[in-house]
Amino acid sequence: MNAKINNRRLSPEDREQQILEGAIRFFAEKGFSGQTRELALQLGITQPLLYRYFPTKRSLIERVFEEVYINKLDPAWSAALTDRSQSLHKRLCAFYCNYSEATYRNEWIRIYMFSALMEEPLNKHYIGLVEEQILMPICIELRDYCGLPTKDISPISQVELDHIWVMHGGLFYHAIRKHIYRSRVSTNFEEIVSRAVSTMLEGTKAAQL
Amino acid sequence: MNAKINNRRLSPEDREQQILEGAIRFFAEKGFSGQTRELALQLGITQPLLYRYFPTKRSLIERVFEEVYINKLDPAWSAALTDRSQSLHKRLCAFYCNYSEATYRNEWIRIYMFSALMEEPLNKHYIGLVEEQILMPICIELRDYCGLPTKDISPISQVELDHIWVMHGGLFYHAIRKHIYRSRVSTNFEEIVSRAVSTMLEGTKAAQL
DNA sequence: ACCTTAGTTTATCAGATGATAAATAAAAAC
DNA sequence: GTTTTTATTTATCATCTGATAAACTAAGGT
Repeated sequence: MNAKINNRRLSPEDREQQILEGAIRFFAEKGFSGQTRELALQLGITQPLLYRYFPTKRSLIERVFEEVYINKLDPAWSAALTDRSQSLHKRLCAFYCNYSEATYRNEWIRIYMFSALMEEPLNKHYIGLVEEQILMPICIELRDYCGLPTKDISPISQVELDHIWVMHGGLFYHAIRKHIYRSRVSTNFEEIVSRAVSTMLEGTKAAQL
Repeated sequence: MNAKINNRRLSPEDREQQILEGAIRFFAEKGFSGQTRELALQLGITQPLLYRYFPTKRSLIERVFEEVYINKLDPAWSAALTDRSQSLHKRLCAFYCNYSEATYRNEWIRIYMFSALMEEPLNKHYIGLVEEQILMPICIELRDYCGLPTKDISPISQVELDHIWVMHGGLFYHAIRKHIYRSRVSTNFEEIVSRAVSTMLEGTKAAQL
């Protein structure tokens, strides 16, 4: 990216990109009821120029969703979750460090929550992916870790899934506290992850769940 | 409450209460950018009538905050948390069942999240109460449970607090999934609480955190 | 240098939205 | 039964807001 873009008369590609990036920042802060005039002001352009690049406000919002959500779940991470040559603790820590770096970001978290409150279908779709590609694999590995029967013997139950959701949600909630509540939180997220993973693994085994 | 209120010409007290309750339902659903005309329509009254009872939209929103937030943390619950005549597991389960019944409700959760995204000061205040009246006591009890030094010897650290935040947030996240994401979740929340508490207690002890 | 192209701005519209004032009508007071 | 009071509605305002059209201007081609 250019350090200082001359904001006057950009190429269509650059302008569109600039608007999109500005819109992500803007809507993450104000929510999607934020006004196009204020967005334009923040971008240093006039409001009608937005409409040369995006036919409606809604279409801009949908590009924001695309930009923010697309390709945030790397299939390699789920693959690594099931690689039993590594300890499960190590795999889970590595996963949550990667995952959090991609998604526990100010703009991602806030836009995610705004869109969920608006009942954007995107949210349900994303939750489906998380359960399928992350939580289910973890449940299966946890069964193995605790010496419990495989999913072929008895399928993963809703309660097992929700049990893992507590850890997953607890870590996600750290990002909510940071970026939505804007609370002071531990800067050392890796330590929080390591503790949460250890606790979940040892606790689940010890409590014989 | 009357089962079916005659909506025509109510006493000022009844009308104000009706508007307030309707506003809670309405803003919980649409967020605070929801429009007064739509609220009035939903209440079966005309929009200017709102302004007889609340001078501005903002003042109505502030009444909604009051109504939703006030007196939701019963001091008796925190007191019960430190009653060592009961097992810590039992105390925590009892606490989270009480707490969730008061706060993990559709309107509470959604208004809470909308207000947090708007950076209402209320949110920061509430988080302070939670840390002080709920999480700190739990940290202290957990130290005792794990045979670790009391807070007089070494004060509760941010990492310890964040460790408990993972469980607390994980349970709260269950309500987010239910009321904000509107996902299908376990109906038996008590079981989820019991598992989360057991896992946290046994895991923290076993992992020697 | 001139002309053409196209990125940007100025001016403006139509409908939405918070809020107010006057008119109406139901209940209370007498 | 008439008058007074007041809860409610109708009508309306000013501003905001998404969107459009025309004017302007910087850059590239000739």
